[in-house]
Amino acid sequence: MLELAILGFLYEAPLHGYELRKRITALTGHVRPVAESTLYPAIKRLEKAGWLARETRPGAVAAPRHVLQLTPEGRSELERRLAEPARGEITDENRWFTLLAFLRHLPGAGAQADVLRRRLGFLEEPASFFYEGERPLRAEELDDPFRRGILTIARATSRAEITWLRATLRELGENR
Amino acid sequence: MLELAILGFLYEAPLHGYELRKRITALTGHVRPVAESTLYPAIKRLEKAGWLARETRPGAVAAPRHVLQLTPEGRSELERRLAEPARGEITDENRWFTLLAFLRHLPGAGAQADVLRRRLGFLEEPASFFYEGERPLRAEELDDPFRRGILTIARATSRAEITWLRATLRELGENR
DNA sequence: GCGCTATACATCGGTGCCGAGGTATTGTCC
DNA sequence: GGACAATACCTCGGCACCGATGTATAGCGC
Repeated sequence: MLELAILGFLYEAPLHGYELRKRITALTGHVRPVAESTLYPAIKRLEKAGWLARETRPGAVAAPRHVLQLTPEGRSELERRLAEPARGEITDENRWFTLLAFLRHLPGAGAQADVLRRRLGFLEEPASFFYEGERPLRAEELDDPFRRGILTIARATSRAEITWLRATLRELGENR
Repeated sequence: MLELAILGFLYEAPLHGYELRKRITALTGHVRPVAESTLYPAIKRLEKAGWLARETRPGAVAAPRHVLQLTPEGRSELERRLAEPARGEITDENRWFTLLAFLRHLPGAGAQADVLRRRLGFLEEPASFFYEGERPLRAEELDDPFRRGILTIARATSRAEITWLRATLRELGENR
C-alpha cells in the first residue's frame, strides 16, 4: 500500500521525501498514518530495486533535499501493480482506495475496466461477517445492535460502490 | 485487531485454536485473512501476558486440542481495550468493525455510547482524501473518475454510518 | 493402497512497520 | 536571546506478520 502510493505520486511528478510524506498523509493519513521511519526505508527499498533515482539538491529551507524520480522500470512496475493487483488490494478497502487513487495511470480503458470488474466480482460474492453454520446471516437476524450495525453499514457501502462501479464501467466502455 | 478478536471470541466461550481461527476467518477473512502462523504466536503472547489459559484435551478427531479460556485478567483486558480504543481502532474501518463486533461485551450502555461517540466525532471531522492546499476537495471538483469514486463511496459510507450511530445512540440513551 | 482434504498444532526465516531518538537549518514568537 | 515549530533526513531495536514447512490422525473416493 505504501509502496504503491510512493510509485503513484512519483509517477505524477518528481518529489522529495518530505513532500511525498505530506501527500501520503493527506491521502490515507486520517485513516492510517504513515510513520517517517516507515517511509524512508521504503524509499530505499524502491531505490535499491531500481524503480526510483534520487538527485541531491541544496535545500530550499533547511537540509539538502533528495529529489526522487521514477525510472522507466519504476513506471512499468507501477503499471504492473495497477494491472495485476494482489487479492488483498481488491478486498481490503484501504488498499483498494489507494489503488483507485492511481488507477488513472494504468494505460488503456480496457485494462482499467478489468480492475474495476475484479472489485465488482468481489463485492457481489455473497459474504457476511456472521454465519450460522455455512449460511451468512442478515442484519435483521442479529440481536446485537452493534453487529447489526456492521452489516447495515457494510451493505450501504457495498451498494453505493456497486452502483458507482457499474456506472463507471459503462462510461469506460463508451469512451473506448 | 487480531488480539482483540481472540479476546472477544474467548469472552463468549472457551475455544481451541483451530475453532478460533475459523471464527476469525468468518469475521474478517474475506477482507484480510489471518495466517495460522500469525494466530498461534498471538495466542502464546496473550497466554504469556496472563490473559488466557490453556487446557489440553484429547482431540475429538485428530491431534490433541488446547482449549483456551480467558482468565479474569483477560476479561478485564478486553473490557479495557473496548472502553479505551487506540486512535487507529476508531479511524481504520477494519479495526473499527472488529471492535464493534465485540462492543456488546463492554458493560454499561453509557460506556458503549462513549465509544460510539468517539467514532461519530471522527466521521464528522471535515476530511477528504484530496486537497488543494489546505482545502478539502469535493467529488465534483475532481477530473479523475476513480478519485471521484473514492469520495463518492466514502461519503455514502460515512452518511450511512452517521445515521446508524445517531439512531443507536438514541436507543442506548432510552434503555439506560 | 494412494492421494486428498480436514483436523490440530507448531517453528523458522525474512521482512515490513513503528516509536524513540538523533542531526541540522531557518523562521517566529515572546 | 531562548524556546519552539517547521523543514529535511536518518538509524536502531523490537515486534507483528507471513509463507513455507513439518508432524500426526482420520476419513473419503477411486
